Amino acid sequence: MTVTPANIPDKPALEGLEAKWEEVWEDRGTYRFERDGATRSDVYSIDTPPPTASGSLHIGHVFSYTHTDVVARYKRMRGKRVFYPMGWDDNGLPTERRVQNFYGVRCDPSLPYIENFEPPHRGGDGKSIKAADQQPISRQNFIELCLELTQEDEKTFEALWRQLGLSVDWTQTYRTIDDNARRASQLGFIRNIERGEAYQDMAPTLWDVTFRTAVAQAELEDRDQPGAYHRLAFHSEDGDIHIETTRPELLPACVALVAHPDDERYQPYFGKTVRTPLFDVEVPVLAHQLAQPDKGSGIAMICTFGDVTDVIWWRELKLPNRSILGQDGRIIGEAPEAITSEKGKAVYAEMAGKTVFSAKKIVVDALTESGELEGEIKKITHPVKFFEKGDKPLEIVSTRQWYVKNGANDEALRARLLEHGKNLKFWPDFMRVRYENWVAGLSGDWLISRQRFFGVPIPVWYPIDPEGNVQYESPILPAEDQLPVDPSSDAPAGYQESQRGQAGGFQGEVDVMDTWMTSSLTPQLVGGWERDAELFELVYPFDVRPQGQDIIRTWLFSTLLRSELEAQTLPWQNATLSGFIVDPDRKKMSKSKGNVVTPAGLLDQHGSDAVRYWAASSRLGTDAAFDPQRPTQIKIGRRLAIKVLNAAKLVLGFDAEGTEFASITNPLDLAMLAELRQVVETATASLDEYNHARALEVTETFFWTFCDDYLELVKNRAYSEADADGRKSAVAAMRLATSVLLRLFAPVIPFATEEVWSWWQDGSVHQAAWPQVSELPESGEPAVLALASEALISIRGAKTAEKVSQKTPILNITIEVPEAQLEHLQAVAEDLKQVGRIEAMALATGEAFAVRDLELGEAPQKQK
RNA sequence: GGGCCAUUAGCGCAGUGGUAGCGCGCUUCCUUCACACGGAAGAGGUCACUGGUUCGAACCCAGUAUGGCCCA
Repeated sequence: MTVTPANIPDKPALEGLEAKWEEVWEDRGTYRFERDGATRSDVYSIDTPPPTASGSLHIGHVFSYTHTDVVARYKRMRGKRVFYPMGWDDNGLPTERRVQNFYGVRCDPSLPYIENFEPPHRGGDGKSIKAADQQPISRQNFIELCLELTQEDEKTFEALWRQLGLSVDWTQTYRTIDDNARRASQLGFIRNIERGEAYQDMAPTLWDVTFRTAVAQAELEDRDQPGAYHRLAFHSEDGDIHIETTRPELLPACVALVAHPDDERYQPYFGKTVRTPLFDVEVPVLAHQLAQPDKGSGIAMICTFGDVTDVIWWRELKLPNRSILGQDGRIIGEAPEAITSEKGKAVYAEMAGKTVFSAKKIVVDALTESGELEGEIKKITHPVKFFEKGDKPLEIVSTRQWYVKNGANDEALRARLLEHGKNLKFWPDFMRVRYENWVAGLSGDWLISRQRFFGVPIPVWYPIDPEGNVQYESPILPAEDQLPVDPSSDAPAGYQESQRGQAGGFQGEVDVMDTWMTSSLTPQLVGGWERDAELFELVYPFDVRPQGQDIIRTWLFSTLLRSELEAQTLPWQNATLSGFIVDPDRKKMSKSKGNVVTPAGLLDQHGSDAVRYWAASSRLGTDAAFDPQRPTQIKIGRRLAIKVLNAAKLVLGFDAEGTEFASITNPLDLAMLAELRQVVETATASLDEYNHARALEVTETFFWTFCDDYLELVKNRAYSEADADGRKSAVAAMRLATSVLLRLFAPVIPFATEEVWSWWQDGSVHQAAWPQVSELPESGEPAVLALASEALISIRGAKTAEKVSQKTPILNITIEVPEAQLEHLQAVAEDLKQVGRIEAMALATGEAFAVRDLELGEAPQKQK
């Protein structure tokens, strides 16, 4: 054992430890992934969730990332080479907005790429720049600006993670919009097409008829518009049903009537059919929760498509598509096949080619004439969806979209996905049900087209035939070595850019992919799939995927799907699900509720170890209540970290000269270490089951007894000059226990443990071996420590009951124990006498533990 | 409406068949040479409810209630 170290501070403190050790770890490469000479079994690989770059981190991130870091640190100490990268999700609308305002630009995918582009602003004043004043630029230029801007955010994030003490290998970072990510996403997608897993289909999309563009949900805004209810008569054998609609012109696109399932007025009609006025088409009467009994007559017509609710009904009730609106906002020439009556065809022929406004007038006139328009037309004002930059109401038209198969329409695939779900270890296990429910309930393939500008471009072009028709059914795919491409500014092989949009030329796909098409590839992305085969072999399938329980159906599922499609394997062996943070009213923390707590201040105020302790004391899958006004658990963590410093200072302050493992002979010392064996065993087993909270709890409980009872009991012996063997035994035992305890605590409070480790050991505690029971003597009898604690507590209690100082001497005392424990009591008698300042102590046997004949001496003089 | 989780001391939580536990807070006391960012002692609970299984239930089963999350 090493001798007494000289570099222990007089007053150990937590302040400054984060900055000090983060720098040392970085310099020494403590958490670097060493791949040279590694085999798969040496490696523990973590598929980290990439936080959104332009968002802000909140306390929930700290919570779940700490859980993962505890695992990483544990596995590292178990001798694994931990592959622990960090990514940034810089895809998405928040980034898009910030880039627009920061640089004064907007993305227009129809524009060509400009080399060395210089944006009109850089920095700006942070205020919104009007759309009209923004310079339109190509998507590739836009992406480059995004990469530039998000770099700053990512530095802030990284600094926070470093302060928190995440043992990430910072040489392994990735960004979901960089070349590598776009290449992997596009490559994966091309392989999906080639294997028939990705396909195109027509589907309803929100559409701005002025700009002739699909509009994403994020770009919508509601505006109050004048409208009018028209009361129309649908015909059935049992009489007419009246509906009220603001869109009578969509009557030829009507596919059903719908009412609320609880609405007694219409229950008799459910399952029956009625005939539409004017067009005489037979449509079913259906029930659905979204029908509003108090709106109009309580029953509505479903048209393809009048609004987003129509789309939901159409999809869920599996109705036919009878769209009549073209992308130019006019009624298409061909009537739906369902319209067969002469009169219906005639009315439709009149509407064909007209605008929505004109078509409405034609239908209303015809209905008035036929008597199927009842009563007065009631003028109303109602909210209508607009494109935020548009000036005409959005229509919903059927457009061509890309889909990826997900098992919804492929039972074999669904079965394989369910099988994977059984083989994946979920921690906690009950989370598996969420996955299974989701897969079992899939009703449609994955729509991956997004009519946004900023994202990974869908990497296809379409040939244009000599007549000028776009040949969507035979897309041109890029060669794999061309990737990443942007079809809106790159020409496909064999074509010139000048042929873009020309007959005999090509048209580039302008849509981008759903961000999950990139996020679902994080194992491939960080693992070096199709980029670094050696690395991929070492880390894939990953050991663990940590994530939130709320995104099992999105992130976990889509990642699992992509791995199944690409490699027919699970992407990881374990999925650890952290709970989320709830406020004191048990409401989930979220931006919209305004109850989000940001972590930077907490880390500064309480210290990273304290915050980590709070996180680590919650089990996986369990929500944690957090009250920023009363951060109780954080304060306890802080207390623990300080206690570790101070206890170690005491232990290391004793002269260890000449002590060794064999010096430990005292029964109390052996008992303490025997107890510690149990702790090591339980903590190790718990961490192997991803139960960091249990490991921490058992370690912490031991540690407090170690400090409050054991150290107090042996302190005097450790100072003793008379009892050399006893002194050596105590010092050696204390040091051994301290070494083990530091290592047990290291994953949770990495800063305080590293600080103490540095006082007397070489290297980093975080690269030290996880403690094993074989390090500790096995001959001890734990009951000795328990009995000593009980006696000590009684002695203290007696003094407290008399309201005197613990320094007060005891002149006489008799301690009674059952016969079997007498030997144990004799073994600790001298330590008890010392700590209790007992002058005369008698030991006796009795039925149970008892203290009697206690006689207190004179309390010492109070000092001023 | 469906699924899942939770309900144990004022608060936050542990405890998966054998005498109800921990921490905070609270009360009282102690400035002891590791620690006042400390220490000691103490009070405090029909384990949500109703049935059932069992020699025995906080724990297993059925149902109810309340809260939360996800999905519809």
